[in-house]
Amino acid sequence: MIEYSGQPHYLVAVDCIVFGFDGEHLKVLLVKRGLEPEINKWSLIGGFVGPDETPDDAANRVLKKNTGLTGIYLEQLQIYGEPTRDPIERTLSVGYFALIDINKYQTQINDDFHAEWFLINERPKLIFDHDTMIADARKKLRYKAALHPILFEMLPKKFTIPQLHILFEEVNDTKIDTRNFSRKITSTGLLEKLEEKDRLGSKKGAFYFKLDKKKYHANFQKFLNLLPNEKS
Amino acid sequence: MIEYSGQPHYLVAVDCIVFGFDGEHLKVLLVKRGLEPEINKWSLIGGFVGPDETPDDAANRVLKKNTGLTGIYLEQLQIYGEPTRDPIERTLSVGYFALIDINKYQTQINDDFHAEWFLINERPKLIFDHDTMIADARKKLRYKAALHPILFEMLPKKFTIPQLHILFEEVNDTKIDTRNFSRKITSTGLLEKLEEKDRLGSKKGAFYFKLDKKKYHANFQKFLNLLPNEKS
DNA sequence: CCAAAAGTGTTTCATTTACACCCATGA
DNA sequence: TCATGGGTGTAAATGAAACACTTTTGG
Repeated sequence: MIEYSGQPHYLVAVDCIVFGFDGEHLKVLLVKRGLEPEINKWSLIGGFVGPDETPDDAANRVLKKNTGLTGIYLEQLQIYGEPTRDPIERTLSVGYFALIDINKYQTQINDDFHAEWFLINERPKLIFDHDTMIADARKKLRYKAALHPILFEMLPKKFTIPQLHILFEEVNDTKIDTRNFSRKITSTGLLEKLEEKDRLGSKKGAFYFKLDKKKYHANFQKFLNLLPNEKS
Repeated sequence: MIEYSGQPHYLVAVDCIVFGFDGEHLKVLLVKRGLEPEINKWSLIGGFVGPDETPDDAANRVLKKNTGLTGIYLEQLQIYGEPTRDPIERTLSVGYFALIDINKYQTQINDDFHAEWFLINERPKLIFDHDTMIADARKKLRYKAALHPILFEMLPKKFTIPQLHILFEEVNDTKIDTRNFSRKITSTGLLEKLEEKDRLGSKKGAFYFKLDKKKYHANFQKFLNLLPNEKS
């Protein structure tokens, strides 16, 4: 029988950076690690890739297990392969970032799986290279969000432009003119204005919008220009 | 001793899609596979990840071995992890795409390592999922080339705007107005005009330019708009 | 002198920015 | 009525696209 004799074998894992938005701040979902080493320390949601699944499958599986959610927006970040990144045994990890609506399944998340949301800038120190992963994920989130309408994935079905505006500012850590922002967003043609207004945020109230899913998916690869251009 | 008992271990490989440009067409570098299975079939340049190297290290190593070149532009594409993608044994492969100046080391490539350049659209059928990898790499190359000046990596130190123009058309499989193109490229401020002209391509001759490396690296993350916008 | 490619000029149109100002409403 | 955020109007600046036209030079 043919074999790749003598080649080394490694463990392969996935780790997911799960982003959420509470209406004010960007958050990340962390879990208390359940196995040695570093048991009970905070870490990203992850797990080993099983024999009959792809890394994508594994990421979806661990996400479902830890959040109860399926069909989450999930994107491969990169592979993390430093030989000594896991002190016990060489493990390569495929990093993913996921965007979810934090309101949607908050109960399940916290009660069933001992996961917890942290403000992105006030999180505990994480195991291994997970802090690097989060930094990389934030960078990629910014990059993609400037060109593609992915941030909608973090909002509820009904949302207002001011909510979206705060989210954009939060992700990009910058101030954006509200007036131009609302025009830019609506001019993408991806939003459907609803009758209803949100009256909690202000006296005047802000109209709710929902995503036009068809146009969203059809235009996903197009380059949008969702951020103000830097002046040099 | 602590261990991740019972978790499966896999082989981990890298595969590189190496792009080059011969002045007219986009090409890809392939090698005749030297081990079973599928020995002597054409495949991407690849190899297993060694115990003391990261996947990035491994990619650079196999590139050096097969091209003689170091310092090649290299970017991680994604992981390929279908359980049965390698019929002998489960192997996950990290895909990379590389951009090189085809003129630079053509001799070494062909004589020392039995690698060969193929027109991207007239290549032999490749082993495993390597055709999928090439398709993905082309897509990503287009995406990045529309926003960042990476195509310069495929040209010699001195190049003309018409050469660059052909390369852009080739990569994007589209016609681009030469007049607007040259203005767009020069307006990035990344090019330095040289005294010398290339007189081979035309009677009038086209000025050579070279990259301003400092500005190139400083502006690499900025979003440029290097392609004409589609009209809808 | 002519053909052919390089590259500049110019007009038109679209997008982006900056910011004045109006709107709606709860307290 | 007034403070507060939501949202529209608008003018100026910038950028992109279309395309006429000039330049250069080998044959």
